[in-house]
Amino acid sequence: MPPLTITRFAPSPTGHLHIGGARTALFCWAFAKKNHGHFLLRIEDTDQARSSEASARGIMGDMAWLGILWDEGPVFEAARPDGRHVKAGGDPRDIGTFFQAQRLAIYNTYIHKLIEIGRGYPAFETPEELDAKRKAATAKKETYRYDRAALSIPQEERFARMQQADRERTPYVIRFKAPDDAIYVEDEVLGEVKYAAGETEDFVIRKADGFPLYNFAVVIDDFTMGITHVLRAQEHLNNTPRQVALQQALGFPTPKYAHMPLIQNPDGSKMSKRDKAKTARKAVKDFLAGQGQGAFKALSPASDKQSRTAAVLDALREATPGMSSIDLTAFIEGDSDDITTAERIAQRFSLSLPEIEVHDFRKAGYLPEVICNFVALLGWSPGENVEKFSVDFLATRFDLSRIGKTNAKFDRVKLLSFNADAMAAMSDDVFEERLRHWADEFEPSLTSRFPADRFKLLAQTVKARCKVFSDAARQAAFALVDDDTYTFDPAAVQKSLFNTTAPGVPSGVELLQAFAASLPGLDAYDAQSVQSHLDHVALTQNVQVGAIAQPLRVALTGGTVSPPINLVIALLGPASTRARLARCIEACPRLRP
RNA sequence: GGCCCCAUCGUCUAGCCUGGUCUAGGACGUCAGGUUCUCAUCCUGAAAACAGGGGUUCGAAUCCCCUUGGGGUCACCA
Repeated sequence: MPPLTITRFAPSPTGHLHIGGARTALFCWAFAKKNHGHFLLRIEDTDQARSSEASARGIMGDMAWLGILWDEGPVFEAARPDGRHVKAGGDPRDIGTFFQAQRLAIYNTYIHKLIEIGRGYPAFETPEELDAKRKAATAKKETYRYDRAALSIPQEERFARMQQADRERTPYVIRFKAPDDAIYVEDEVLGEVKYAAGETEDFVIRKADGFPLYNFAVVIDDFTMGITHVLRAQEHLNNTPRQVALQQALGFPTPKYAHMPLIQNPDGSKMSKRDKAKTARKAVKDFLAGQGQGAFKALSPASDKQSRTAAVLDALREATPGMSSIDLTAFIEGDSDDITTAERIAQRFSLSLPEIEVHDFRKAGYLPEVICNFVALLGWSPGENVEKFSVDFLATRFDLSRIGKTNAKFDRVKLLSFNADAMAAMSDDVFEERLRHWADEFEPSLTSRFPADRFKLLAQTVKARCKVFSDAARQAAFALVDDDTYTFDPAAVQKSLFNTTAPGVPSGVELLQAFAASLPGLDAYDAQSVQSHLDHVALTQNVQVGAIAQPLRVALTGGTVSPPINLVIALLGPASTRARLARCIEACPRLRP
């Protein structure tokens, strides 16, 4: 029997799950499923300063949300958007722990082994010394590689110093003595990649704080966890020779490697959460330069730069509590890329920041199955002109041979189109349920304003126009304000209410009055009944329904854009519809420009 | 800069391995029409690519080389 296929996804818990990480996890999962193996989740938390348990939980939550569940790894339970309760993780093969920070004893065993066989050695340079050497090399336009200074110390003395350092608890690192020959990496996607002798330096495998470094910990864990296939992004390709060298020194088998193309921004740059800061900063700067839009304009219509700057700074200070003006200035000037600041600014000025992490897409109201589908297309294709598929399809069809080699740019417009299609294909009931689920988490105003039966109507009203769930709040904005607080758009009023009409054709205002007068005849406020009523009124007024819809739209929502007017009326219900009509008709003379 | 990877419409890609069936297919976007009470949909149609140069071959998007371009990576991060 062939060994069980084991793939792994090994994030470091230093933030949210990146969209690229989601693709890696998805492919690892799909490959394991396809081969009836196990997908394992390992938490690489050896960087004590940056790792956090909250991040680990967040990453697992995002994976569960996407439907990428691990067979082995930390135990995790969650509710999925479709209402299913799911469980992931476990330790069927008795691995012990999936958190690297808890595996130090294992790493140390192999560190000692490497030292014994002469492939590991202590080095005593300080980070500052190394940094200076590196800088000096760069200044001379030379490539810096560790000069093996510690190796030139006589062996006796070297170990004596190490023991002394252990006793006195002075810091030192352990380095791996790289092989003298070329290293060949056999990659399932890229083929054979050769790294010439001497290219690989004696890299550090254990830090002064006693924690292992990435390349070493990975090799030990991949071996002790029985990983058979390593699927990861191409940015790791240059780590592979180091890992292979380590495996060879330790006598470990080398797993199959498959390096996937990178996912990039539309401009070809790396997709990074710093892009959020860049976007927020650009919006602020544009405004200060006099090209601002939207929410900024409302803030300070003044044309001189000084008062604009003052207004923006005031608003920013207010939006970012606890932040000093200096920090704020640093952010705007680009000296700081603090994401929280960017998000606060975005919220205050209704900017939309680029989605980078899975959580961003979640919040924006994308469907997890669409994210999986779309992301799978970045670097993989089933061929035969198929591009819409489920994760179950992936689990039966995914294969390494169809992974591409070229980097892919992340096209949000296409993603949006995919999501809109998927939402349109949902039944009304499913859409309602999932919108409710999303709103509970990200837009509670929707569920609090529209309890139970009315929420159904809300979902019905916005469904056709929702590309993502967050569109729902925008689409239903007219119903989220009180009857006497929305404002009438003067241009719309002029155009729809006081349009000049041919003799004998009623004006917008007259149609409004006629409709208002007819309301007692409308007994049920559902889409169907309202539509029939509208048809009826149009008939008696001898106009097309369109002629009456637009004045109604202006009267009931204040503007010219809204869901179909019958749905607007149904959602508003009898009281609001009457109140709003009355308000508009009463205000009409004054509204006339 | 050293090392490594890559190269088909604006974008994601099919085709490449196993040269001819490719006047290069699909999708998103764009443009032009049409449907619709606004918007969004929806329908029909169109424009749009083998980076350049050398080979090999009867024949190259497909194989080889060079150039150019893009990307990754060079930590006591992962």
